Amino acid sequence: MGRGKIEIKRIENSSNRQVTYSKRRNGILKKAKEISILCEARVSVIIFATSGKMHEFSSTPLVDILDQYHKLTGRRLWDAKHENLDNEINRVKKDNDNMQIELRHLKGEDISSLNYRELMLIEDALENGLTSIRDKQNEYMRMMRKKTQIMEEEQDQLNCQLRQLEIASMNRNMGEIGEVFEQRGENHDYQMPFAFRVQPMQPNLQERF
Amino acid sequence: MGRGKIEIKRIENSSNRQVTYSKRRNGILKKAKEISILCEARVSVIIFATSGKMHEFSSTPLVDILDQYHKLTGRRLWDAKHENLDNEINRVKKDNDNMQIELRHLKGEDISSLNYRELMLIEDALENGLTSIRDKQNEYMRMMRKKTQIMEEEQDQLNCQLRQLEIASMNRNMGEIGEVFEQRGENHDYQMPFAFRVQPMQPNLQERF
DNA sequence: ACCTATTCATAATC
DNA sequence: TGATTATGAATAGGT
Repeated sequence: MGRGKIEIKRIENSSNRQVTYSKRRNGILKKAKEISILCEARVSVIIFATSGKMHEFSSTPLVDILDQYHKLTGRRLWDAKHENLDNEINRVKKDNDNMQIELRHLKGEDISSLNYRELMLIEDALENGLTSIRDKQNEYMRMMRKKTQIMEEEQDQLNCQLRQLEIASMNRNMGEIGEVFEQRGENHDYQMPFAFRVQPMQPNLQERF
Repeated sequence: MGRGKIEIKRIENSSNRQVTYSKRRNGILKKAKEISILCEARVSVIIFATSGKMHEFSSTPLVDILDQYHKLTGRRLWDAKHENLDNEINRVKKDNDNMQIELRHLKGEDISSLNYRELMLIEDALENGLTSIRDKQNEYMRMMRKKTQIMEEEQDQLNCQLRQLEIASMNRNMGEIGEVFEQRGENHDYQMPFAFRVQPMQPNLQERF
């Protein structure tokens, strides 16, 4: 039905295929709806395009239809699925057990039954692990030290700037007040009695690791 | 399509309804098959007549289509058992992942993202493990030493017995042959030229560990 | 998305 | 049921 007859085989032209799909899909869904109304049939249609997009029509909830399907066919739709899942669970659980054992061994638990050779393998693994971990820790420490060093330098600089500001401000105040206070020559290192000093909060931070 | 247009509503005449049902049902199944071939769609059609008789078409096994349906919609069509299995598998897989991560960490892998505190915890675990393992190894060594010691003592004893047997046998032979060989007093430590001596196969076994 | 020539599905009838 | 056929529906190809 159309401008020409077509053979029922995969439509090679992708865009034609797409158009035909959408038209025929609507046709089927419409007819499914119609038969369910005209004849009081329970119908379920599920269509997936190759793209993965889905369209469906269900005259009654799909679950009910599948229920009826079960009762009628006796075919256990899920049995195969269940078996697969069971197998997977067993496989994963086995993995789990093995890993658990390995973990316990690495933690020094349940090792009574091990022979000497096995103990040595575990010892090697632990030593390797320790080496890696300590390498990483050392790396951290180096980073920390560098960081604190930079911070200290920055603080020193800030201290220095602050002191200069204090002095400048003091000079200005003295100028305003006149000669109440005697200006002490060119000594800019003069310490204000109430000056705030920026100090590292944790001067020995790098020592704490 | 037909000798006259019909309204889409329940067909009251039961036999008409039955006929229409059968015709349209075939039509739908045919079209479902066609679209699945023409457009590579995955289609499932399930139809129940009011009588309870079922007809279906599935381009691929129904279970697969329902599986896809489940994945896409998240709506559950599964029975309780299936859901339990799904849950269990997820749970077990999660366990698996966690253990895998822990194992990797203990082996010093994938530790770049860890902070210092986490590294320390792992280090502690490794050290504890090593302690346990080495305790066990020491225990083994003690056992080994004790064992070899006992074996040595037994071998000494055997050696001693064997030697006595040799001498006894020699005395007997001499007795038979007459006085060909002069008996050397009471010297039981006399060494037979061809006497077999039992010796530990690995005299220094305890040193090899 | 719309149009239309053509094929197809099917309602009515036997 | 099954076959026939007039008719409406669906749709292939084109725009």
